Amino acid sequence: MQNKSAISGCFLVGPTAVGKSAVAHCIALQDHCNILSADSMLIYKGMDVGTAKPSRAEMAAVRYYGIDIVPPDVSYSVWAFKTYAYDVLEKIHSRGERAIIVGGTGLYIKALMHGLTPGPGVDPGLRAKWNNVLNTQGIGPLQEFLLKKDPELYKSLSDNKNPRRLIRAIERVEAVGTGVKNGLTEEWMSPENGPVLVGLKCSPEELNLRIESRVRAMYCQGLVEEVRMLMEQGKQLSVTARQAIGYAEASDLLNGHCSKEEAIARTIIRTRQYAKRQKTWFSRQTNVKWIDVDAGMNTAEIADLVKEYWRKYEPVPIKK
RNA sequence: GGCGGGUUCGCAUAGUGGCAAUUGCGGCAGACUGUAAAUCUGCUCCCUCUGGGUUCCUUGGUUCGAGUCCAAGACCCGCCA
Repeated sequence: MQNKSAISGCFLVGPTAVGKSAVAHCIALQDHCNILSADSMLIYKGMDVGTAKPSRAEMAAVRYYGIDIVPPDVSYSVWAFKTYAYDVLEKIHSRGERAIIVGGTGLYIKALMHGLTPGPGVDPGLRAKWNNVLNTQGIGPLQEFLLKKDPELYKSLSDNKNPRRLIRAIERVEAVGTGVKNGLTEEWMSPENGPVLVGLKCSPEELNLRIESRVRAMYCQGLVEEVRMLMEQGKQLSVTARQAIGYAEASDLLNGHCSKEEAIARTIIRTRQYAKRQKTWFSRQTNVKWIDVDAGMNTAEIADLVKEYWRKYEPVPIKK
């Protein structure tokens, strides 16, 4: 039996398109590390170009985890990720090896750092029912229902105008009854006192340029063909997989609903907005030491800096 | 050259004579424990900001009052030449 508290990892975080993956790969090669991706879209098989998945050559050179773990018609969740990731890290640890955890999905990262409060899983019937209520009658009935059923929980919601959260809260109440708190419990650490993550960042102008050229590159690398293939497989993308930026836009293009330039423009905008949210999340929810990669540093130089920071701060403990 | 349509706060749109002016997008900031590349919130003309100042192509007019009505001009778009 492993000593669970001993499991830890080196984190590399940051907004999309700053170059996290390349740096992580570089370090993994140098130091023979495993890479665990903490990215909610890299988990889907067959969604490669649009998610900027590591290449086959890269995946042959370094042991990657968290990639291609479910087919794209299956829905996924933080809980599933946390469970999977903990197993992976335990395995790596038992081999006496190190893991680099790279990713932009803040919630996944946080789930590894803080654990997740156990709770009921997704109840598709319940979600369908309440989504239907939402679509026909608006958000009012959801708020009223929860307020009546569990006023404490309703008040504890940081955002009671968010249908997604309301439905999740209702789902919880229906499954385990009242009195269950939403959000973090005992083990919560404030971001300032929490463990240090290393992050890559750059100026908004530079990031916008990188995003734009990245999206254009995806179109050159065959994003549209990839989406066509996914469509031709007959199975629909799962609720979670179809949220991937770029895929809805490319399928609009395939269906003749927009031009290629429109699809590209829309994809760039959505990616930019996503990067902004990531920036907000990491700076507010976690304690990040940022490395500014603006000034034309190459991957190896950035890798050295990242490793220096990892040495300087303690590795981040992983919570079960 | 003739006839018609249009010009509104970055873009697109709404606007019965009482409007700092609708909505969408974008932008900025923020929230966040089972859909998170999602979802949601606030702000988005200017200022010395529980108030004040300038706005709706331009100029002039009607009116207590004009983005809204009238006249002329500028530019754009259709159709006929």
